[in-house]
Amino acid sequence: MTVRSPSLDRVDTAAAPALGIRQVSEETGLSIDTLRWYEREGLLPLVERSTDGRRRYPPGALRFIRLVQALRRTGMPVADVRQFIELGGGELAHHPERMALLEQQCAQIEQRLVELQDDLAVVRAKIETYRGLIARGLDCEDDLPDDVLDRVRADELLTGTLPVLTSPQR
Amino acid sequence: MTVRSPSLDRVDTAAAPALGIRQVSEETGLSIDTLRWYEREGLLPLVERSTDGRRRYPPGALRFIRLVQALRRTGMPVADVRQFIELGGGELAHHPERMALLEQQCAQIEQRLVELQDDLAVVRAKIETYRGLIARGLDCEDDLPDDVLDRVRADELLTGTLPVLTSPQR
DNA sequence: CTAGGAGCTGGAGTGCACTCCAGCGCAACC
DNA sequence: GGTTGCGCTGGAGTGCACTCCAGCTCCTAG
Repeated sequence: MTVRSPSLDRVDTAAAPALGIRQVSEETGLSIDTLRWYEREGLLPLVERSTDGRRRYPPGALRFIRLVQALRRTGMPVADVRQFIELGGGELAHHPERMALLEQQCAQIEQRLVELQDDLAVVRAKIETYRGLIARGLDCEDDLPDDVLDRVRADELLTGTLPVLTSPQR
Repeated sequence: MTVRSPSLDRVDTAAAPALGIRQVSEETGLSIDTLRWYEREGLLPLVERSTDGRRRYPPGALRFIRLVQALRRTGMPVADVRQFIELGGGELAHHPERMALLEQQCAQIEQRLVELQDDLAVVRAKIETYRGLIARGLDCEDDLPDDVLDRVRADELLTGTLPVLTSPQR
């Protein structure tokens, strides 16, 4: 749409679009209600108003929303996002503090990533178990003793052979 | 505590521990209340009772709880976990259906992993932005035009030099 | 035999993050 | 100049996943 000549070095801010709430909602996937609610909650400081009182979102606001979304999606509570934002409204003095908060969040995300991968492994293992049970026509393994269960998994995964298992009791 | 001789091949189920609710809570990190609530909600079908009515968790129940935890942590709602469990109570005929559900969940987890990594990148980028701003003593970039902002990031990351930027207006 | 502690039940309460709604204003179109 | 559409506000409502609680039972130790 708006093609900006690369020769422009001194940029006029007015050239930037400044979207309405509906567009922002579509762009970000946040509902209109959520956008309004975030603003009331102090999560979106850069939103402006047009003459008739409607919200306008300049590009900086949109960028900020993306950050807020990243923080929210990665598990930071709304209250903590607000706290991050309230740190001195963008003054240089608070940058290190803000950075520290973000780095803390990074650590949490990394932890979450590991956990997710572990959980994925658990679910995949269960799928393999079902595959093994189906292959040899067993019902459910949940009440089989550990060692038999282990063999169901190990055999299937390692050897590919299907030894006949006698289900112990029941 | 309970040492099991490795010579035992035919395992008697009685030899397995069967924990009390407190131990399970400590093992899994789920609160006692949550364990009881999950059971009421039908998420824990393998829990037994001792003569005096207290819950006993045989090893199979504990394994099952781990699966439920994996599903819950990866975003499956309680209602969906129940649905998964209610599929014919462990009969062979429903294994393919259960597998399909788990495979669907796997796909969701993978998607979530990608999203998390993206969000991590967003937060890391913001940290880099702060680093750049601090290095050249600027306040907040949120109302700078796009291209200046881009330069703040790109300069810092690619060249390591710090060109003097004139903050346009404000 | 009594006191303390753990566990049980059904039901009420909580916290979070939205989501919905009534009633209003502005602006454009017919 | 009405009506249609979009947006605004403050406040109430919702859904989910727990979490707490009162009042009970059972077992064990003293």
